[in-house]
Amino acid sequence: MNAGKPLTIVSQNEKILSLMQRIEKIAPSDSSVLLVGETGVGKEVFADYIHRYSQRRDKPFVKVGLAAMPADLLESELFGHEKGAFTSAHAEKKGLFEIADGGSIFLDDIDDVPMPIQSKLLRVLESGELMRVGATRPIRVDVRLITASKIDLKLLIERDKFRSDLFYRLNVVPMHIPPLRERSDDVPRLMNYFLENYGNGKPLPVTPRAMSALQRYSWPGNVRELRNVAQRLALFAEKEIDVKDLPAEIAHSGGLDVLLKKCQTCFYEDAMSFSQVMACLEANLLKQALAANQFNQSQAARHLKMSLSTFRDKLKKHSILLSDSL
Amino acid sequence: MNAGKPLTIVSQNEKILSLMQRIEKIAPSDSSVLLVGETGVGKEVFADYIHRYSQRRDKPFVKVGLAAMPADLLESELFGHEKGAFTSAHAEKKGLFEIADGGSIFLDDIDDVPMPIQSKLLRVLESGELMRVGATRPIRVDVRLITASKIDLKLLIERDKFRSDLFYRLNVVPMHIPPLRERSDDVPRLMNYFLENYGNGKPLPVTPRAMSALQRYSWPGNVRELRNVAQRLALFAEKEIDVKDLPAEIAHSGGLDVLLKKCQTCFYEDAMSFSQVMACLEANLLKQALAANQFNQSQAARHLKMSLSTFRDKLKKHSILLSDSL
DNA sequence: AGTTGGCCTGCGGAAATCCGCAGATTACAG
DNA sequence: CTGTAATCTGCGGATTTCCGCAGGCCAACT
Repeated sequence: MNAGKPLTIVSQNEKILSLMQRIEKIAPSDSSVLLVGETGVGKEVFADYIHRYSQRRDKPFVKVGLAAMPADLLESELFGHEKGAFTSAHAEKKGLFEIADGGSIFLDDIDDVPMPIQSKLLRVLESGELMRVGATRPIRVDVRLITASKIDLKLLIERDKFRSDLFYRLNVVPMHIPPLRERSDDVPRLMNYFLENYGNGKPLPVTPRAMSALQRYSWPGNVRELRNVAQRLALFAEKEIDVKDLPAEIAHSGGLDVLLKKCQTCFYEDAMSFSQVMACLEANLLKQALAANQFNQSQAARHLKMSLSTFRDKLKKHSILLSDSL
Repeated sequence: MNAGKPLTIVSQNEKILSLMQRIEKIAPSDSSVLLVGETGVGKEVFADYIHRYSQRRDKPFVKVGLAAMPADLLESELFGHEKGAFTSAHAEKKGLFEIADGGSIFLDDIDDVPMPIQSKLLRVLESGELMRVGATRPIRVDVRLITASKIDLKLLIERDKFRSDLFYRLNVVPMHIPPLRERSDDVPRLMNYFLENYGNGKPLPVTPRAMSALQRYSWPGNVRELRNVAQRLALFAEKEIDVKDLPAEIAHSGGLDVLLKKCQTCFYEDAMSFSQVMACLEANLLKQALAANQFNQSQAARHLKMSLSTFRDKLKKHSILLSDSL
């Protein structure tokens, strides 16, 4: 974290650091940027970062989520309309492109844009001008375009759902933001950062066991989910955060959840029998107990509340070798 | 769905229909609205709906996500700044409140707003004017405020993290948007709607089994997650959508996942032994097999690939009664 | 060097599990 | 109503599972 620079991207992951260096290099250039990454990875945060480092930092930065909007509403929203252009157009309206004139515009979920809107976006990019709905004269706009997609747009192009010519103009600078599970090394520092943030500057310590569970979790909701968890922890946790304070799906991320996912293949995909599934579950439970107890069979058996003899009989039954190179 | 009205809220759930009726009633009133609901329920879509039904529909509707922004950046973003107000303020800048003048502004994640920003927001609401950073004269603004929170702000007030006076001004019209899992009856129509949307108007049929799995799933990411799933299905599915086309966590939502969740309580929270956990898993598997086979023991045993005798022995072992009123 | 505690190993007996079988019952088609 | 097929039921034998026990090994302590 650089002193004096307002920075919301907390990371020491080399993929992210490399992204940030690239951003600092291209931000002043005014090139269109396409950010690709899963929901919750922080595409908007990266867009902010780009805008901050651009020459347009003192101009408007308008953000639009494109999903869930019908084409006609979206058109009006982005490009504005003239009075009387349609029944409910009681007055002329500036679109967000006009509002952003001189600055930047961030279009989230570009993969969700209907074809007619794609055409108009292309025109803006090619000619630097737009037509309001119902207008006869174009309006010039000077806007830097930053877009975001949660999937690879090439998939849509292949299926004729996205214009390749528009794609090439958007994709001048492509940037892939990795999901949080691919940079779990950042989980501890992100969690500590948000906890301090929500704790009014007072850091709230996390036990090593809790931090391990947080790091093991797959974070399907990415950084947004982590931030939400941090917010709740900062509200409800007392002196420090232990495993018992974590949401169930995270606290158990090292437990039967993992176990079950291992056995789903058994039961559904491989159409195994009841006894095979139970055997699979059992074998995995035994292995986990061993690993968790440094391969001390006596401790592992006590952990599972069974006798050492039973434990050993089961290891033999499942041909489980005594090694930490399983 | 009303013909002729642009409507993005697809639902026949009575909670949602009642919300929509309430919105249509209060939208013209210019009152501040506070939307509360989990991430992904579509708070922004409801905000759009409110703006559409207001007298300000032809004025700007600016949306801001407040999370993940440091206070000083956010302040500048919302309220603008004067040239020289700070080192990197090379020119004067209009804030988003000014840009939205005459229209509406939507502030998402209001629960994430730092105290200093809360103070300035309160002033805007109380006096109808704001001070740019570094300014000596206030600027009048006429903006309708719609805010969104993913948690109950009263929790923050209790912990002195949110100003109660600001809350009362924001919460003029409170609206709770239920999570998708509380209106699973909408899942089929939402899925069909999005599939048609992404399928260029061509509806893609979903088998009853697949639709059951979709309806059983808990949708932690709410409508956003459902839409993302629909988008992928529309891209990759062939003639119709069956269970095998669904993501693993949805396809299996009726299987071992549920089973495991039942047993998590056993192993972790109740500190049960290995044999107790296995017994718990076993009992639940047997019950599920019975229920899935209309309480026909022979079929259930074949389903589990075990002999009828074994099956019956196990039912006895676990004291499982033969009834569909379990 | 001797003692103590914990772990590992193999073994045997009691209990539990698995499943085939025969007869009774039920549901369905003609 | 009859015949057939499927299901249900109780039982007993073979197999598997559970676990206590005794002896050996190892590390730590006195």
